[in-house]
Amino acid sequence: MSSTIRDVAAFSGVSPSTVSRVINNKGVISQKTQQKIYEAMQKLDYHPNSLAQSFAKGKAGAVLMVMDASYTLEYANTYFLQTMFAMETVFQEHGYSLVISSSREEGENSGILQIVYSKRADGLILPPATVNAKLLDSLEKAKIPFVVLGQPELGHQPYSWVDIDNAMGASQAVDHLIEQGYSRIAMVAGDQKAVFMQKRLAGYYEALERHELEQHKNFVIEYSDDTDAYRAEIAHLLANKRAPDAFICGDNVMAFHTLQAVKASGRRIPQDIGILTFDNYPLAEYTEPPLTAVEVDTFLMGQHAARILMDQISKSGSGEVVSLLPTSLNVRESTIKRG
Amino acid sequence: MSSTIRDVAAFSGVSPSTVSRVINNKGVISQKTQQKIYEAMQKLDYHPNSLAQSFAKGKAGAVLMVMDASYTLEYANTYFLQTMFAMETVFQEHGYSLVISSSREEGENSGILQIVYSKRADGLILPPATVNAKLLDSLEKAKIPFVVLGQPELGHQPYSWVDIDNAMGASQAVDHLIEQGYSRIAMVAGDQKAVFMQKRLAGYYEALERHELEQHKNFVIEYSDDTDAYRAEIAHLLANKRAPDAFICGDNVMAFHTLQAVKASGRRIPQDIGILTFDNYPLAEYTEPPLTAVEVDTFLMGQHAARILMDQISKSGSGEVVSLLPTSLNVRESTIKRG
DNA sequence: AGAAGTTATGCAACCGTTTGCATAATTATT
DNA sequence: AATAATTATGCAAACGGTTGCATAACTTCT
Repeated sequence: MSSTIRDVAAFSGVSPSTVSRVINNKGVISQKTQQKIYEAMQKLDYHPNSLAQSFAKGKAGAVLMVMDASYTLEYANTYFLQTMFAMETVFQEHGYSLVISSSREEGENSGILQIVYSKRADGLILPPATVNAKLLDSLEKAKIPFVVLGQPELGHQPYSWVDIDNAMGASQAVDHLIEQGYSRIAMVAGDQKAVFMQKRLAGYYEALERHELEQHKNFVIEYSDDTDAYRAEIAHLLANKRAPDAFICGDNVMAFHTLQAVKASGRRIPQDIGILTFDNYPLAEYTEPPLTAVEVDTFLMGQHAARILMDQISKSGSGEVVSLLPTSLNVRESTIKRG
Repeated sequence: MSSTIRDVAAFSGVSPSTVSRVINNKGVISQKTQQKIYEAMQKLDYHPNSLAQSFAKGKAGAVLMVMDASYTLEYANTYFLQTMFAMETVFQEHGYSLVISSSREEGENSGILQIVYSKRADGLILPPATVNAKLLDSLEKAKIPFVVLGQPELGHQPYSWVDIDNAMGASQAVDHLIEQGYSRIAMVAGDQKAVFMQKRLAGYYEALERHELEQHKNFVIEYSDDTDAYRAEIAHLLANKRAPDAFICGDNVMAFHTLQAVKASGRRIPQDIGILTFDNYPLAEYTEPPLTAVEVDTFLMGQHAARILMDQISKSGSGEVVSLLPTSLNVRESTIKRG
């Protein structure tokens, strides 16, 4: 068996409490005793049993991160993994470990609740999709702090969340396109049920206004999964005499298909048409030409969320913190009209 | 405070031990008592404190999965995340939770050892890069079972590992190309320091022999990160009168650049030249034309590894299990020479 | 009805740490 | 040198379960 705190105590001729205090840096212990105890720990190859510590302290020493399997396992996961990595780094610095669980059953967060009830986590990182009244209620009762990774719907109950500033991203995108000399900017908007897509569109509108550009209603394009139909739509739009000369696309896949459609119609990118995408997965870098992208700093996002959570755990509670992180533009060939 | 096992015992008029036995399905308990106890648990909203359980049983109830940050955070991570998801599913079924830690410091696995020593995990899932003599030694002493995700070097100490059968993948690839009418098959081999790359090359050779095709030494191409140099090399190769008519590429990035190089040289894909890649990240699907790919069933891999580990944990020890999982071919446009 | 066998429950020690309170040891004060 | 103030340590009871062993409560059998 491995040695316990009592073994160390006996070996160094002190009481277990003293050893405990040394381990936890609590109270005042004389230099001599400390010395003795450290030596004993060395000799006996002692390592605190973290399970026992957690149990005694009533703190799990762990944070649960929930992954929304249906969403996260899509190709979009570069995002999740980097965020996770960033969070793990922060947690580790604070002595917490990171537990992963995936929410499978739609709406029913039984797995999460199980962990909350059984006190296996001191805090939670949640994807927006898992948040519902029942869960919020349980968390409230159990006094478990949590941070949501992604901007929630308007009018949600108050809680902490972190997201990138999608509106700012779109705004930056428009600025850049205009600076490059594009002036008839269209937006492939994606599913407007998702908050982040709404924000992207809103940022686009805001920027147009700021630049005093007219808003053509047919410049906001609804993406369709039916590739052929979508290509036809773009072709039709481009045939128009007042066609757009740039597209901001809501995500990489849309951008890819838009790119194909534009090329198919015979226009050159970036000379005739500029294309710019949100999200910066490898896909964006490897198209022809490579796509300019509104970049999401997933590392920063994870770090931020983790820090907020650590804060709430240590201060046990505290108010709701909301963070919109800045985006940046990764400029590539697809929008370089002028040098 | 939440209720404890003693509260439930008092409420239902039995002893804590009986309640415990009901919770754990241990021993024989009369229908009546069971009934009473279940009701009491309901009424008191009792949930076992999993920390206390773990502590009392001396079992963490958790598995640690280590992510090799330097490697995993590359674009290659679709792999990691799906594997992780698959494993989490298995662990959850067995009542274990999944803890993630990333190995940062090269060679020094202090984080892992910390968790092992402090008894926070009953088993480990490790990337090959973290495995070294010191770690093996510690795990041996602590009697912690582990499974390595990826084939180790030849002559490694015996332990359990899981990987896909990379040689088989290459073999399938050659078969497919030949079936499609390609006959001068080249291989872009990638860094031969990695075992999986060695295997891919070995499978290629094996298949050539099986088909009694000649092995041209200049058909095995060393990939270079210098894009321009690489394109020139491919162009030069293709200019040769005895040029290859198909390329099997060791990974998606190599495949992408090979594709570009071939196109730049004026050859049509798949009519003139076939291109096939290992690994099936989104990148492979979105090239022009889409790439045929040797697919890695990451879900199966995770599931498999997790099951092996669960097995070793429950049987506490057992021998080394080695698994080579079958690959499959995802046929796309880039190799469809005949209908 | 009493013995023997079976089934169901309780007792109490234990898992390894932490921590409030009491007290011993040391140092400062006069 | 005695007393007060301060600093360093020990005691013992938690924390919430689990489990080997003993025993009580039923059944079954003769």
